[in-house]
Amino acid sequence: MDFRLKVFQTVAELQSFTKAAKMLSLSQPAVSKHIAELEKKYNHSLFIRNNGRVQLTPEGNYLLSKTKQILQLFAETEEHFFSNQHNLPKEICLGASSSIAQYILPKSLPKLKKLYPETHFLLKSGNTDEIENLVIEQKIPFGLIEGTHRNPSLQYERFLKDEIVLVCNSNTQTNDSIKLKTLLKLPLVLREQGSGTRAIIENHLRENNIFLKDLQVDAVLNNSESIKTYLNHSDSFAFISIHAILDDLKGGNLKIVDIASFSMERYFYFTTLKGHYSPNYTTLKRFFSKNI
Amino acid sequence: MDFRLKVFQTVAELQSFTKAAKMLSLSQPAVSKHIAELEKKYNHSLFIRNNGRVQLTPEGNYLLSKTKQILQLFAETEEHFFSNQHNLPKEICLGASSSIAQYILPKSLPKLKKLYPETHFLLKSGNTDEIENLVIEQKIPFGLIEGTHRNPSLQYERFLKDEIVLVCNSNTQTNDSIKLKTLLKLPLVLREQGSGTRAIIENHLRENNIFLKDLQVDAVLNNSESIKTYLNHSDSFAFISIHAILDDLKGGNLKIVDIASFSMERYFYFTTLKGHYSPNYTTLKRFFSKNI
DNA sequence: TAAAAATACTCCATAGGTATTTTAT
DNA sequence: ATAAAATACCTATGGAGTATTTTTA
Repeated sequence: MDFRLKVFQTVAELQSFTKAAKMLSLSQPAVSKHIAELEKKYNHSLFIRNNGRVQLTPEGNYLLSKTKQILQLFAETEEHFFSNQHNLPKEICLGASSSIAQYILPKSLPKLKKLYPETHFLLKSGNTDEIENLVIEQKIPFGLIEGTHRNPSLQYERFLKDEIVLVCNSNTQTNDSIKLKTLLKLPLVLREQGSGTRAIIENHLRENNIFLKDLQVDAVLNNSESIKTYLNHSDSFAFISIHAILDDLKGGNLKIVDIASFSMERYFYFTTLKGHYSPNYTTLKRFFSKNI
Repeated sequence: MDFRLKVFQTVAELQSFTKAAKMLSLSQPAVSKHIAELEKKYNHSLFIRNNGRVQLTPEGNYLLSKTKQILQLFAETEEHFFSNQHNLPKEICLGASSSIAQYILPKSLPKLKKLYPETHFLLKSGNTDEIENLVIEQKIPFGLIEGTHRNPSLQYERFLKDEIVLVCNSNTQTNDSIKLKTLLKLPLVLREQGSGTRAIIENHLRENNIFLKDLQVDAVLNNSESIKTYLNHSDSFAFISIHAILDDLKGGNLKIVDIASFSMERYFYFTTLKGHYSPNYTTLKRFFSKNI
């Protein structure tokens, strides 16, 4: 039941059964069934499924609020049993690449601080390369990065699935779904070179014989927040992590534009020096795996 | 998961796997497995199982507090979806036999009032016979009674399992488990004639060729609270609903004395006039089935 | 030695999968 | 026409049972 609610929450946030399925590493029918079971159990429709997007009904909204409270209690419970409460040092330095530092960590850091009130958390952010270097230089005990296994002196462990989606502001004139070739004609905003997000985009496009130099790049900005602001004031498009725009989807500022037969999935990883498994690492890895 | 927590809560309250199994209409191994799964999941012992009783560990206590919060949220959610919020009249008169009126209803009436703030709830209590008569005379829409199907003009529906147990104050000198014959030598306190509880006791003892007139009856009191008070100030014993002593078990005032090869189970019932299924009845029946 | 809890097994419901159809844009 | 959601159907795990053993008072 708690997992079923997790599925429900994910669908509600992503406004899509398929995206939720990917995020949770389930099949789409499995997600459909979870929602159907909830609707049967509570005898109410939770989503309206007609206008292209999947949207919460008022009853769905009510269930979402309860769901958040329930899952919060489950998370606290888990945390209680697995945290040794006192085994974190006075100061812990967390390193995270920029998307994670901006959109993933801020949501769970308050919980972490509540659990370890004695510990001071210092958050360093940078692009993936920079964070990996800090780990190698042992400036930070581990890093949270996007992108994938590249450095032979580091080990990597998945902790969260992500998807890079094409977005624009919700007033921008466009089809809900476009062909990949259409991309060449759209005004785009990109992240700077060295960014993990940019690398993923570059790779996926190259596999489809599209190269960054062929795109109409209006601007290159070095963080997602800048990109979002830019989008809100222009008719440009941008590739951006779905985690970065969850709130904007709900708020209705931005919208996702699907691209036919094209999707860019990736994982976020923990990375440490090879063979380094400190208790702090284990504790924090478990915390972040459960509380995001 | 929610049901597993329900099982855990029941075991914690009854301090017994076997009693919890009976209460939940499960087998004892099923209960064992639920607890074992929780202990595995959270990687801590939840109960100490050596001193005759089953007692919560500190970790178990923590889980119990979280469990109560979680189950409360689930109950609220259920209630939201099934109550039509406005379909109860200004005033509803509830009739319940005394054990139920004293120990079961007070725990959930506040919730009920919160859900239907516009409705005034009037609680009438009496012994089972009196409540049944009120239903027949249509003074109350339905009754909550102990005992079982007797009146041909009424229909009955189970809503809660109960067990009558032998108790004494925790300082009284006695074995944790006695033989049925020993009962004849113990000083006892009984409920008055006409009480549902007394009838059940009489029946079960008769099946074992023991009759009330053979017992050493110190006193006859007309409600459970009086009996508990009496027990606290004497070395007498009494048969009493397990629901009536949950708090005293936790508080350590009273203790249960098992009787070898002897147990008295019963159900609490909703009763209405035959064929009477009003929406109010349905709403309240569902509420009480879920919120106790 | 007896009752409670744990263990060993069997069975079935349900959560999960893949393949396919339906629906909606 | 295409992608998302629903449906159909199959499989496997886990929750429930009964029978039995182990433990402990």
